[in-house]
Amino acid sequence: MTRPTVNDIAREAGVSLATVDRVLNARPGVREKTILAVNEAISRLGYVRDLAAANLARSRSYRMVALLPDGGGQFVQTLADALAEAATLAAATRTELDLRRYPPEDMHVLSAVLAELQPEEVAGVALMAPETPVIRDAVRALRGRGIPLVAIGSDLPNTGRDHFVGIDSHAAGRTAGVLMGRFCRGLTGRVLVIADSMLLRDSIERRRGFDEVLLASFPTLDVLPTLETHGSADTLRQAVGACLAATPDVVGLYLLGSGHRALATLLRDKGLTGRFVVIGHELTPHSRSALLAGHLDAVIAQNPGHLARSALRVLRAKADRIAIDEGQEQLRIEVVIRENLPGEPREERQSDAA
Amino acid sequence: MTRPTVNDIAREAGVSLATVDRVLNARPGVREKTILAVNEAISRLGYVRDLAAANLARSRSYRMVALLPDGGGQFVQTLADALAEAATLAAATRTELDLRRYPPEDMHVLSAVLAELQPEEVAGVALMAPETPVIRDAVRALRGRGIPLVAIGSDLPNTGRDHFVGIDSHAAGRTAGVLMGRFCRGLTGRVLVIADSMLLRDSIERRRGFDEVLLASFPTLDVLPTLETHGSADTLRQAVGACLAATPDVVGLYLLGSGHRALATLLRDKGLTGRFVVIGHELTPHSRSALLAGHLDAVIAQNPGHLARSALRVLRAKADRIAIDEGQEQLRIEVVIRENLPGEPREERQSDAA
DNA sequence: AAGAAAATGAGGAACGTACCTCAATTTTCA
DNA sequence: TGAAAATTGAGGTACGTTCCTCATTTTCTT
Repeated sequence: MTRPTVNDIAREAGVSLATVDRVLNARPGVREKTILAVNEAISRLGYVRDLAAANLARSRSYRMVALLPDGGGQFVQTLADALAEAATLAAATRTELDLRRYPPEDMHVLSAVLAELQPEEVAGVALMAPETPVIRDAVRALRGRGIPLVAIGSDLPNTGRDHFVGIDSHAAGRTAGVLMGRFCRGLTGRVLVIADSMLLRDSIERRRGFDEVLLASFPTLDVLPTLETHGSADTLRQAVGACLAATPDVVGLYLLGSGHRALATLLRDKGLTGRFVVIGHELTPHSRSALLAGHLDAVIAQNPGHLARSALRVLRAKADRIAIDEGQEQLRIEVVIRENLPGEPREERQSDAA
Repeated sequence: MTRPTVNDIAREAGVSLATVDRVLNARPGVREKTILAVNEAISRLGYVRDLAAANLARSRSYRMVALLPDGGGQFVQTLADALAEAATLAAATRTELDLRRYPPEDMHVLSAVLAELQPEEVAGVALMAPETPVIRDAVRALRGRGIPLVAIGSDLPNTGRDHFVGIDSHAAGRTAGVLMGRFCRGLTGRVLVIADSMLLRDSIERRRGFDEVLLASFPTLDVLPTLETHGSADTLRQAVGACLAATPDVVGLYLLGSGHRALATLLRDKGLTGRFVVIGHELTPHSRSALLAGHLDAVIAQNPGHLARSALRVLRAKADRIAIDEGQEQLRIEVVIRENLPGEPREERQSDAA
């Protein structure tokens, strides 16, 4: 009737508790034959290890470290908030998160931070960083010391990171491309692409996906070279203003990175709202209000809450050397327009139980 | 250094462990003053109750019941699968799920099932059902007995259900409307709407949202009366075929409910693929392949995996009389096109730890 | 067949919390 | 002031696991 325990397995398999434990925890000193017998008993009884009890007994606590760039646009801040919130919840399962920021201008600082982390103190690391050689080496060294690392938001494919939590930038760019193409149905003209910097791998991949789709499926649209803003609102205003003045047949704007607020202001001030199809990335307070105000038609986004929770879950699983639930960790490329904009969480009566 | 425990609270507050326990679990027989002292110690130490240990000690197990209609299209099946999978994972936290189907033609059967559930045996119920008077009464009675109930997929707003896990159908319909309108940019013509039955509240609300948007923002599009298929592929073929023959200027098709496979077949057989903008609801194997084959342009969906996990989490929280994490339980209205179609979960090396 | 090596059993302590009983202390109030 | 009532303390057992140690049994080697 009740759930089977390790003792039930022992009885069912005709072995002692100690042996069951050895099998369950892959400890050495058990014959192949006995392992088989125990595993059979396990599946016969439908035993599922009680993780709560297991973790309690291990009295493990998991100290995770998250490293995000300082500054770096509103999305990073949103993600930091999401991580902090996820950490609050994770506290109930003895997982704590040390959320740190690093100066984005000097990767050696980050590298030094990574080099200091020791496996006795840190159970896992979530890292959002560009893949430079310095970082690549630091990550490899970290993993060499046995500390699991997940890349978050932006992948680090050539570092042997244990997992990537985030969406495929190339597919995200393709999605943006299709929406741009379809929203511009029947139009002929140019599409202006605005990026922070084309040195970031995400920007490059998004742009590549976007171009692919427009080239293949929407021949009446012509994509202009990327305008780089380097994160400056002024640069964006000037460059985009100049480009629009010089190019009369612009029909669409594609914002690869941050700059939603600056672009929205520009459009509003020049009375251009609704004149172009505007598509951007990531849902932040700025892009949200741009959507609501009609300065922006669609946003391709990933859910920061999912990102944060997934990162923590994966790190725990890696620390426990447990398989992860692929389905649950698969992040979706979200398409957000004004109509399906997620609201602020609804209010709900709270129980006052402790 | 390490996490504070109940013993630390006792020491810090200068009381015994028993008293701390009484306060923590709201047991009677403690003076107001003492309660205050203990709570102060708790916040001073930043104590967080170890839920794992707590549940272990309580040796509570949660038996949840999920009730879905039998038959009822591919989405219901997908949801059932997702629930079963979520249940497997939830087993690790002593939550088991009894997944049942009921005959959709007679609500009295479902009502009788609900009437039999006793609070000693069932910790919570997840229900997907239309809101008929019979069901309304049964749900009220169930909650009267103290069993939490969440509506899943389709809301039961007038029953006092504890929570609704799913998306807002009206907003989903609006989203479909905007996509239809924008994908048909520059076109003038009619939009054909196909539903299983207009008696279901979801269909009604989707249709209402869809109409609202087209009427307000896309005046060149004209929405035709709903064709009802009653779940039959043949009816769909005939009715849609007839309507297309009789109406030359159809530019869009909107599939409110199930029938993706039948519609895709029809379009393929008649060589009409790509001729209309086609928008539907819910991501199932059929709608997925229709998207891939180009018979379908976009799907408005909710993630069945999230739905299932959220339902189980909320039920557990309700059973524990714990507040739920609104952010995490907020389901998104997803827009799926071919470009952002989630892949089958990637393969990943699995650890062989049990 | 003897000795070495490997496998298994028996038992116990611990993890942090819940929940119980009974005794000791403090407070209340007639 | 004294008895009753309320509050608090002390200590134990339990939950299902992990991870020890040490003794015993089985299997392998030569």
